Amino acid sequence: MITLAEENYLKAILKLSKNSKNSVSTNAIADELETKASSVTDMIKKLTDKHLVDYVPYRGVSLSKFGLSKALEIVRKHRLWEVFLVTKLQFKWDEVHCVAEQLEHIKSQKLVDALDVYLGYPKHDPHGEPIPNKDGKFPKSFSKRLSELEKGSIGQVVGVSQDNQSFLQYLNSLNITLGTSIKVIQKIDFDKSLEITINNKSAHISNDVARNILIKQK
Amino acid sequence: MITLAEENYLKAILKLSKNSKNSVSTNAIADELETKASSVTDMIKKLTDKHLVDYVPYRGVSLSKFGLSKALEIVRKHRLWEVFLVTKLQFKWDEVHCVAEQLEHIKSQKLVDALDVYLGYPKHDPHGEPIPNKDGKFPKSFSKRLSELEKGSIGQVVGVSQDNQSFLQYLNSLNITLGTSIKVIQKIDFDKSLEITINNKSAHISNDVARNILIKQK
DNA sequence: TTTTAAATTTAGGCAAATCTAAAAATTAAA
DNA sequence: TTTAATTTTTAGATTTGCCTAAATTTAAAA
Repeated sequence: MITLAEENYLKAILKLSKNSKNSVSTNAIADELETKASSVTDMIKKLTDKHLVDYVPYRGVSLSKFGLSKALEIVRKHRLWEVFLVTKLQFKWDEVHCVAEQLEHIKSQKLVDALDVYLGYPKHDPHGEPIPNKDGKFPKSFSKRLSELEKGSIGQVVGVSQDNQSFLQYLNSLNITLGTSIKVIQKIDFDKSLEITINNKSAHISNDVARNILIKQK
Repeated sequence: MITLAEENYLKAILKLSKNSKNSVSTNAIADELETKASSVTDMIKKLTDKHLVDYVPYRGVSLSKFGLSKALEIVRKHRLWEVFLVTKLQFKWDEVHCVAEQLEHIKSQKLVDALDVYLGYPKHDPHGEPIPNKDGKFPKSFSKRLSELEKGSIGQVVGVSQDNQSFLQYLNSLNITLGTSIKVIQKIDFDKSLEITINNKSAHISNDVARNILIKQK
């Protein structure tokens, strides 16, 4: 049995290994989970004993094949529940995270499967993040980041690659939501910020923001 | 914050105080939760510190007003989730308990409210048990127990007052489910067992079983 | 009413998950 | 390449929730 705390560590390691590709440092995990490095070392040992991670002291950890599949199961559950909350219970996309954070730990294969069927096998969560299937495979994605669009081109928002509260609230304030059409008017060279129009209203957003908006072009 | 373990104790105390009305003994709680009396004593002290129960050493505990309202919230969540699982995810009524047992601990008022709306404010769970409303009030019930029916009378099954796996499976094997019409043919005096007919097929059930089947008469 | 049995509580411990402070290992800088 | 700074690990505590075994209290029986 994998405990709740262990599941959260697996998720954190998965998230961090996407950015850095290779193995993940103790401090990075401590930051991610807002805990102390010593606590992380303790837990890594437990995860190692359970063959969920590969660990070389002082060198960092990475998910084992088994650990990866467990982590992907949690991500799958998290994102399916987010879809449920938004499409069935009318939650706003920036309200779902903390509830899904709890629901993702419910243990019942039958429940996940039934939820998937009920929701119509969704491929993406309300933030546009892909939902891994039963086997941990991700759907192919055709989106690019808003920051990668050429000057003058137009696309629809299909997601975000960051889902913290304040970011999503900022997007709401700009009237950017799923499906919103955005045109790139100008790309500012020195800070990589963007002049854009959203429903014919112009706005200026930082690269930091543009980088986290996923766009699909016609 | 009420912990998961504490919530389970509150539930157990609520359940037991329904049978015995008055305060609940340490041993009864230990049996219900399959733990040891000493563990129960420990936990009761914590619940007392949090003003969730009233406790007189050696004399038993009862829920405080606050504890009762918390316990009813959990029951409400449990039963709403059961309705969700059966009506939306096509679970069988004898498969829902252990998943609902997990879901009932999800903390989000918004979630419970939205679920209630989504399910159409159900008054009873799939076992016929009443669902308390937001304020902890139960809907009025017009059902009686099968064991209370007169010889010769007929009624429809509207619920059960016990929901353990083996009981529900036994009912399934008798073809007794919600809505099933049952006629009392004979009441055996010495053991209070019943001769009944279910869809014109006769069966013999113990008082123990009959007592837990809820019936509504035309 | 005294003795015995049953129920309950206390005492002392354990595992999980966390913490602080100190020690050890690694990396970066002089 | 030695020293300094940073990262990581170890050692020792703490809290929660549970345990066993022993002591205490209450209830039942003789």
